[in-house]
Amino acid sequence: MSRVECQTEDMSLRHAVLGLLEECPMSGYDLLKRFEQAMSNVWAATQSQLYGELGKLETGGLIRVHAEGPRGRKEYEITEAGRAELRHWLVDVEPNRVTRNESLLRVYFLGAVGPERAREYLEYLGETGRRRSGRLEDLETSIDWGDDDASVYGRLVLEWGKRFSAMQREWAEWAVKQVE
Amino acid sequence: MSRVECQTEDMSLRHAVLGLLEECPMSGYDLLKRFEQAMSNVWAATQSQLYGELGKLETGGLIRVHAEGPRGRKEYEITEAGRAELRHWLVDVEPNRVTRNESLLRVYFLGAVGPERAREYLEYLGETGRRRSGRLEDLETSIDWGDDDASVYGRLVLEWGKRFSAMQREWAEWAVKQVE
DNA sequence: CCCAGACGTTCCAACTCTGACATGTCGAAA
DNA sequence: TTTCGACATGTCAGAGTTGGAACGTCTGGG
Repeated sequence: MSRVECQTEDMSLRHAVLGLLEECPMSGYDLLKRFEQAMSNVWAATQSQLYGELGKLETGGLIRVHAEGPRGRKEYEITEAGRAELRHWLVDVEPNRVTRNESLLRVYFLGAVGPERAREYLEYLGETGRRRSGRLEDLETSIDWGDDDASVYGRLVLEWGKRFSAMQREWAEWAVKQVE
Repeated sequence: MSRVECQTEDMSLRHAVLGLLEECPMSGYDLLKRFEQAMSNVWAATQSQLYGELGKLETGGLIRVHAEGPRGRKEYEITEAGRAELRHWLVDVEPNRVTRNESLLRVYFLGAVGPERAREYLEYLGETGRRRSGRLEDLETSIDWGDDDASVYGRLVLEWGKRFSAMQREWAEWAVKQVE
């Protein structure tokens, strides 16, 4: 069996882990930091979810323990089966994730709280966009970019985030004017 | 007890339902159609989730059956407690929903499949943006907009979607060039 | 020497969400 | 009159997700 059976065809977290391990071997702790930093703008994962997934992936033979370190540290590496599963997901499984945007959901119902509150909220969204822009710029300078694939595609993702933030800020400014 | 206890402070679906019922009384079936149409760009919900939530909301006293129709149809209306909960959520609870973007997650790992596949995928994302733009424009013309709150804020949400789609399309075109 | 803080893993209960299956009614057209 | 499609709701197992508690180890500064 070259890959773990998956009923839902979803499980993006699993593939996020495989993708990161494809880059280089890491422990759960290292992965967690990656999810909190660069990945936080794209896919969130908690510690309990992560360690659980690592266990399942190891059982399924998609990753294996590559080295052990102090404090029970276990460094995982991706296996050939894991690489196959990652490529399968990237190529054959079409993106499916349903849209869910709580911030925007609230905008729908702003009528329930009156124009002043609505305006406040829209300004808050604009501010959120600005702050996000700032964080992404900090992130950009803090990473030392190379010519490897991870850098090339990482830059694409970062650029997406910057454009998204800018869009949100501009939209919020426009929206405030509409409400007035 | 003026509102249902909520441990997670999340439960956006609950508030989406309250928000729609604040506009006007509806049955589960009606709500489902709303979620499939206009709301689909903002918050997804399945039928089972929806009927389950309606049951919980009724038990909690946030909504009540307003009228019954043929085929067991139950039209719900929001109660005063429900309105209070909706306003509480809009004003006091800060948006918390974690970011999760499967499409973008894939971009991170495109190095694993080679530049041709990567290019294909980025072009697919651009196409997705274009299609989404088209659907939103269809939606815009199919709705008869008024001067009520629902129309005003609905337009804001629609505009967000249009800007988002345009951004995604432009980014994808740029990204394809970067990969080459 | 001690201890705070970073490192590092494991487990759990409760909740959300998905994708079915199940059940039945009404209206209109063939 | 039958039958089909829209209307309408209810329930369930299984997977994903959250937030926290619990536990132990190493390192450096006071």
